[in-house]
Amino acid sequence: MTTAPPLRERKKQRTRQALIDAALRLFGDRGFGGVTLDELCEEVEVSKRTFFRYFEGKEDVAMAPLHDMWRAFLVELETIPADGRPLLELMETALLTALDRVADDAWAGRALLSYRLSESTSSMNAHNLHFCESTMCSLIEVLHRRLDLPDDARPRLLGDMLVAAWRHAVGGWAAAAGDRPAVPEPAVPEPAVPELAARFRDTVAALPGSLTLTADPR
Amino acid sequence: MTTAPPLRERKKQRTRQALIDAALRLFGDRGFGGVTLDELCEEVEVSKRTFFRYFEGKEDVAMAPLHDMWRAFLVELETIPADGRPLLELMETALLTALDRVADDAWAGRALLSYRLSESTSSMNAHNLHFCESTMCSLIEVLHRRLDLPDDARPRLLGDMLVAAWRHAVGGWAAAAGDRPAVPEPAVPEPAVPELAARFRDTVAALPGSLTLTADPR
DNA sequence: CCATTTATGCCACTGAGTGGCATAAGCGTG
DNA sequence: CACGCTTATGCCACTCAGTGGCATAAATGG
Repeated sequence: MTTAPPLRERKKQRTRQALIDAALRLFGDRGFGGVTLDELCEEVEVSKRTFFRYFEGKEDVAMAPLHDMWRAFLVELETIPADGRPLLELMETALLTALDRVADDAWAGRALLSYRLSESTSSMNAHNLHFCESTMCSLIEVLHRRLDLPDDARPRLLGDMLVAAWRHAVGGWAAAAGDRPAVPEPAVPEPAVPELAARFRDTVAALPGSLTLTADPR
Repeated sequence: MTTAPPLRERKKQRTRQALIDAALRLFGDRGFGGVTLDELCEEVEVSKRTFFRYFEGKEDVAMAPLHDMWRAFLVELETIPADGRPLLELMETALLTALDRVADDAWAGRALLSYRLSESTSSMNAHNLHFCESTMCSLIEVLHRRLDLPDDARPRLLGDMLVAAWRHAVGGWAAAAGDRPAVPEPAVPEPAVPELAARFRDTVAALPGSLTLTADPR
């Protein structure tokens, strides 16, 4: 057990989290464009100026769950044992570990809301993609620092594939979660994290097959 | 030879192109954030209201060259012969053909400026990625219409790989073009389109190898 | 030449995002 | 506990992207 963090720090994290929760709730109810920052700040009783000290823009606040996951992924990458096994497997493991660390039930709910918003709001989707790419750059940097990588396009392409697989997995996961309200059991209200992990694993496994895919005309 | 398009249509295309050229020039000189829309519109002698009838936002106007290329790609996809050859090869060919159709020397210059801007301006990069993704959705739609595709993740993943390869090729092309000013010959002022095509071909060829990539610790 | 359609201009407005500066809330010291 | 010191916050005014409404001008078709 670590010693309690400074009082001030806790307050910061509390307002930060309050802003995230309020944003996901309000955006979910009235849509991203249907809520002004002034309203959001009013809700949390914080000035707009303060909002921008916590987040870079209106989009950022609603993407926090995904951001946290990727941040954990980069941390994981620093310490994961890097013997000579395939890079794809290495990255896959790191992401699954990060997911396991950061994702509890509350996270799953937030992540679902976040993804839904990024689907329905093009500016959020754009920011989301941009964030994935910048994370990917950090990923390449970490790999180059820890490993003896070839200096060509392949590591970067591999990173793009990982992101593609992740995004596709989240998409399928969120879509499946949407078909839930018909289920009578109240015990399974939200999609579980393991389900997302399984989807991601499957999607990564499908990567090689997609390269050689053929199809006949109708 | 097609009959001359209506007079009015020509005027529209002229103002549109004028806006694009002025935007690339001004943004290139003073940076994306250093130019207001009012200034840009003043330059072309057009009202801001009119600007927004041609483009969806400030970012759009500077991404026109890349947009044109992808639009041509989608057109090409509709008519390209689709026998049972690998989808990746199909898409690669369609993109190379589209590039060949749309890209002359003037295009190369504009595309270079456009890419530089998207590198230095995060909001442009975000919009660029978003546009690539939405193009990808259209791509999948076209393929499903013309071909008997499996209904799983693979076509989509393949599309993401194509985009990744394209983006990486453009990045390398633009970087190589930046190292030109030292060359004495004035006959090669701008990077040629064939060079970009070759880079794209190479990057696509590197896709399978990236999946099986391994690396040892330093 | 006239009527219809379509592009443009003008004006006022909302809302995101920023800079500057004053104030208050933690925090370490005596 | 009282004192400065640091750091977070609030408030205000401002710029600029983007939108809606309505009047005007220009092309088109007869």
